[in-house]
Amino acid sequence: MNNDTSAKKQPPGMKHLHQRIRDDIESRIMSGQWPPGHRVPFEHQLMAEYGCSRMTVNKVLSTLATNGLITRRRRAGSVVAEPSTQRAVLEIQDFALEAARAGTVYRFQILHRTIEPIDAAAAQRTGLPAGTRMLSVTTLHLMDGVPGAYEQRLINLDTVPEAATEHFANDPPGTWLLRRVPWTDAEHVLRAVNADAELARRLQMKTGAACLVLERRTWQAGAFVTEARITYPGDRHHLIGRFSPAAQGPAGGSAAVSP
Amino acid sequence: MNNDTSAKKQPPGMKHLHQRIRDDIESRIMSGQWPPGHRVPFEHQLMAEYGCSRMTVNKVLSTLATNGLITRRRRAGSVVAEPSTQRAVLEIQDFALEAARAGTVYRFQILHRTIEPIDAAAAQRTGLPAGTRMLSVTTLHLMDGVPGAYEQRLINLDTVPEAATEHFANDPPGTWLLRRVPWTDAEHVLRAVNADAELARRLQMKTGAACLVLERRTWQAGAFVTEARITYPGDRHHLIGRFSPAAQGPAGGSAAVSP
DNA sequence: CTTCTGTTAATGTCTATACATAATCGCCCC
DNA sequence: GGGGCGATTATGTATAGACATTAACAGAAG
Repeated sequence: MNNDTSAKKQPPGMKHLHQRIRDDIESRIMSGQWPPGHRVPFEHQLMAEYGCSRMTVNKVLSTLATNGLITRRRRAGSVVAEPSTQRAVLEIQDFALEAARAGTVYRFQILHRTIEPIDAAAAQRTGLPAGTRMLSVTTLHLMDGVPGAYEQRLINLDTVPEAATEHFANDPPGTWLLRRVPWTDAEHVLRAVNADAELARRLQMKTGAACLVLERRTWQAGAFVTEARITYPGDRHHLIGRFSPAAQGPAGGSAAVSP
Repeated sequence: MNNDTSAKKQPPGMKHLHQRIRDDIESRIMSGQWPPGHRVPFEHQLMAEYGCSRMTVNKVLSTLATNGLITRRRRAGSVVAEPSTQRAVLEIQDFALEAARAGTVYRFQILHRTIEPIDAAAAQRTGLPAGTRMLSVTTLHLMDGVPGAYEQRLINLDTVPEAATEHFANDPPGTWLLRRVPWTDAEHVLRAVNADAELARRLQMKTGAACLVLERRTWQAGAFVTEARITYPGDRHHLIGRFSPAAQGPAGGSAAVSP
């Protein structure tokens, strides 16, 4: 235990206590000094070492555990986790925000807008019953007048009935939905495809050119909300993600869609 | 308020108290009942409502804040966060693990292995000084004998000197590195490219076919470790990610590379 | 009306303690 | 030796209180 119980009141030039403990443990793990499988000191050892209460070290170790750096088991204690998988966090931003950050002028065109029953293939992908009425919108996104993405979107009118009368004059469908409809689950699929004639014409590229396709389907408490298939020209856009296993943020990293 | 202050000792048929509070708040946010910008009750209101201590509600709200569902500010209280960006968490798995899960036989071939000074383009990408000695390895990954990925990797021998004598007889370079060298930062770039003649031959596809390219660069406390460029046939592989904003896991979701 | 300042309310961190839970360890008995 | 069983131990959850920090707010001074 600490030599003075009043030591808690003075953070002389440093951050917070739990942060200092966190940094110490993290640096030992990430430097390789504590390899995977290595025993992390018990909570009572750490509270003796840092002269603090168990709640403080418990919070630190719990955070490290939810971040995947250590594995905790009752009675057995904590060990440094195996780095089983690598994670990339892609943050798909709003087109307008992305353009503003890049210093370009954003514009969009609604190419197509219909309300019709879901087709068989989409019903299969989304799990919706045949005959469900969907709003189908095709949007072209332009950065400084140059096509940057081609978006084909289906919106479930059972979940979002107010979309039936929306014509997306001010905001593109993705932004409009994001601001209006919460979602609880999302599924993303990333693929590479060769542009067909229609895509090539819309995105001003040669037929057969490689395109990056991002499909996103979102649900809200089990109810399907929307499916978006966004096609980026392979030569003009790519997705960038950064990740740090020790980051304390919501997803452990940040990322952005970049030209 | 609770009808009985001694209720804390009896979780009759439910989970834990903090989890119940969490679920309540999360469902109100994600159902849209509390839209972005809506005020979340103050901590003392919640402790009155649930008949618990402030530490308990504080932990709940802090967790929701780090997960990005709410924004907290001193004196002003907490509000439901704006859903500014959508996140996709891609979990890039070990090839062998992925194959085992898919029920296929995994095999790999080292096509090329040299040690040479870094070239100008790679020096620019990685920020390494010209002349740094790098191990360059090209690997073909096969699932049931079919090429599934083509990997070009550079390993910094200053950071990983033991790689100089490694010939990857048992494990492919990615797996070998992951088990041996910790990393603290990673950067990912996803692109779509048309296969050139060499790639098409290796991956048994037509020249010009679209390929998904994942580039990953990793650092360890500022020191560059490795760069991997993994090319997947666009028609055979895609990346799948799932994400739930309320998930409590390390990155708020899970994902996998799938055929 | 503006700016400065002191109050105050809400969150952030930490302590000391208590009991619950789970799993390992060692012991006993067969 | 092996199998069951209780004791031990580390973590998981929760409490009640304390002080620090910050920023919104109101009132005073110019």
